[in-house]
Amino acid sequence: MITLSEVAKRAQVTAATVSNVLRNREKVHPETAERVLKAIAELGYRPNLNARALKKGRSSTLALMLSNIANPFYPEFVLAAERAARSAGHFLLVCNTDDDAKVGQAYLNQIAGTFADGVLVMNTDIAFNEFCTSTMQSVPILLTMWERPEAPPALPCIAVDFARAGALAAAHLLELGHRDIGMLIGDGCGGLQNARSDGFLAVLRAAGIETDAAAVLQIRDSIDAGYAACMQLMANRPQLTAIFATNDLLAIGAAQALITLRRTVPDDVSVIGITDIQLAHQVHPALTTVAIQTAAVAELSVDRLIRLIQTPDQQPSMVLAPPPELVVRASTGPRRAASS
Amino acid sequence: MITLSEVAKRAQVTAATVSNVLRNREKVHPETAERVLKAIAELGYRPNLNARALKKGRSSTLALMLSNIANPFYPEFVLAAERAARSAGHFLLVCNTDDDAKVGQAYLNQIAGTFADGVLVMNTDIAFNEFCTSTMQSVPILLTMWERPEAPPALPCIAVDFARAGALAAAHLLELGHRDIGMLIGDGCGGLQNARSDGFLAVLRAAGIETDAAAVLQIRDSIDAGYAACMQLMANRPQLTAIFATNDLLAIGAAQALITLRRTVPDDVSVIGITDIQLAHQVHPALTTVAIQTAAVAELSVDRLIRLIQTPDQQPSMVLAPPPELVVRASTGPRRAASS
DNA sequence: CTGAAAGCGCTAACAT
DNA sequence: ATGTTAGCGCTTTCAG
Repeated sequence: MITLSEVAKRAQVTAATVSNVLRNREKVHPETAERVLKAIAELGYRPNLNARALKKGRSSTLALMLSNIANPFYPEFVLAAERAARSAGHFLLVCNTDDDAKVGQAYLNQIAGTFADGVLVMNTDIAFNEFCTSTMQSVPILLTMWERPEAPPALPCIAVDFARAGALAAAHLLELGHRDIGMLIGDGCGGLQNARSDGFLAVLRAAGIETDAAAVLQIRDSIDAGYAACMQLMANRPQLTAIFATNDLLAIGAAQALITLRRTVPDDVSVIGITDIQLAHQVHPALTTVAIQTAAVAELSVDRLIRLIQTPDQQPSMVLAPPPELVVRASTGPRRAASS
Repeated sequence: MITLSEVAKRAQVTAATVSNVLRNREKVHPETAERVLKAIAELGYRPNLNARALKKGRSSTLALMLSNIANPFYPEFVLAAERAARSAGHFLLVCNTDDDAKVGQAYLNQIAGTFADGVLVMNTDIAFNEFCTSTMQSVPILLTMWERPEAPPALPCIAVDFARAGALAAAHLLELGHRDIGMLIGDGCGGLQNARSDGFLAVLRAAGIETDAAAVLQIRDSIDAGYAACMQLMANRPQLTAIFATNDLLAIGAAQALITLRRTVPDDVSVIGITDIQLAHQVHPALTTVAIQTAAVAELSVDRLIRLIQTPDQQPSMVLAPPPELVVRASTGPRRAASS
């Protein structure tokens, strides 16, 4: 490994001067700088980031903790977060907790304050949140994708108004004339996605529609689960003309179940989800959904975390992400007079 | 931040002893050790990994460079790689190059040898490979998912026999009686997926079947592109009874196009892909595909990279991953006598 | 404008 | 069994 002082020797200066050249051309004589640059190039020198991090007390690395990157939602977030981090001069360390709070704690213990200058935590359960709170003193932690803006956590966070997302979905279905609506509730990654379903149900109730328990299923977060649950729903309640799912994976599974059942989407049954993952528009029929603008949330989160690193220790404050927006595609349509 | 010497002071020993306690209980008196452990707990001490890395010259971090994590194939690889790395005591730094060799080079320049002890590189183009070769001297680099076992690169690599995967797909379709077969070739991430298509075509040719150019489309890697291309294919050649795609994303898009065209899969047209991404079995009809055993390849890659770090500088050697395997699901079936 | 020197927190000889 | 010492490669005053 080539070190600073080897470069210095070759350029006939000291390490300090080389270090200066590396990020402060002001104080160095152009001619000297050129000599140094030449030596750097010739030797193929690359700074040792560990030494730099040790000296400066900052590593220019952000950590992102998520439960399972195999869920298609996360890669989209990661992509955007990584771009944002990179363009701000930071690396992004992706930490999979495998849905295991123990793994999450171990990660946090190891990286917090040394490998990572700050940590972004998504979708955790409460036990883990408490743990975060205790380690927050040594390193900034930002919760992101917080689903309950009305109940801010004890940490800084970026909240998304998922209740509103549910409400938008409900309004859309109501407007299309649907009244018999089935509901699929996913299990997020630390509790059911109840903010979404509550928002949805509130609108229905305001319109005088009661949804009985038989039309509601709580399931794991996956296309498979959505498929199976939709099968069950349609068996229980063949008269349903629409299905609302708390996320797109479930909705996609539901749509496929309907196709298997020879029910046309959306002519026989409409389907709507939440999130707007990439798959949503790639599937046929393309999924109507409520977009929560993942990339924007990711960027906001990274920005805010970096700011937290620079000026830490304020009150735990919550920032609301841009509001969810309805994206109408091909999976929803008007209720037909006589269905199936 | 709590340091070793603060712990030492509280436990009335020196930093060296604390350091010993931290990973070598042999040499230290149990009573002392207990005192140290107590101090560590009370102070909430956590070792500074940068200091450790600087001292030891190793950071216990692996980097994984990939083109775009939004492609569903990558998260599955990442998940497995991260688990393997973690269980071997390493972190995994995921680096998105955004399909841009420049970004890849910048990453490599920064992290190689300091933040990462070794680098896993997937699916790169040749220009980047050359760059890797030059930086390989300072840090072990392992190419993974190499598609051409018959042409080993100048770096250590894990190769997957994709030609064989194509051949298996061809054999399967032939066995089902298909002769009019369309082909969708994706663009990997640095060149077309030709190993796959070559393996496929070789088997067809050996069976006396010529595939003419009109039945072959070269496209970008996505469900959308597969959908559009399949539409075009069926317009050109309505008599096709099967479609082979060089990856599952394309195949899934193709299947959806067929459904849109009111062609039943697999009764009218069979569809087969390569890879066996999670989506393949979640989609309906479930996709027949040739599994390349992503998780196994990821684990193998991590193992081999770690070994390379421990004993570097051998000849660039190639390791062949476990062979691809046909996974028959619902999207392929026998050719019907009279098709559409 | 450049050099000398100290030290970030940790580890690993080598002493005791 | 524990302490002493000397850096790892870099940044950063402070002198010159």
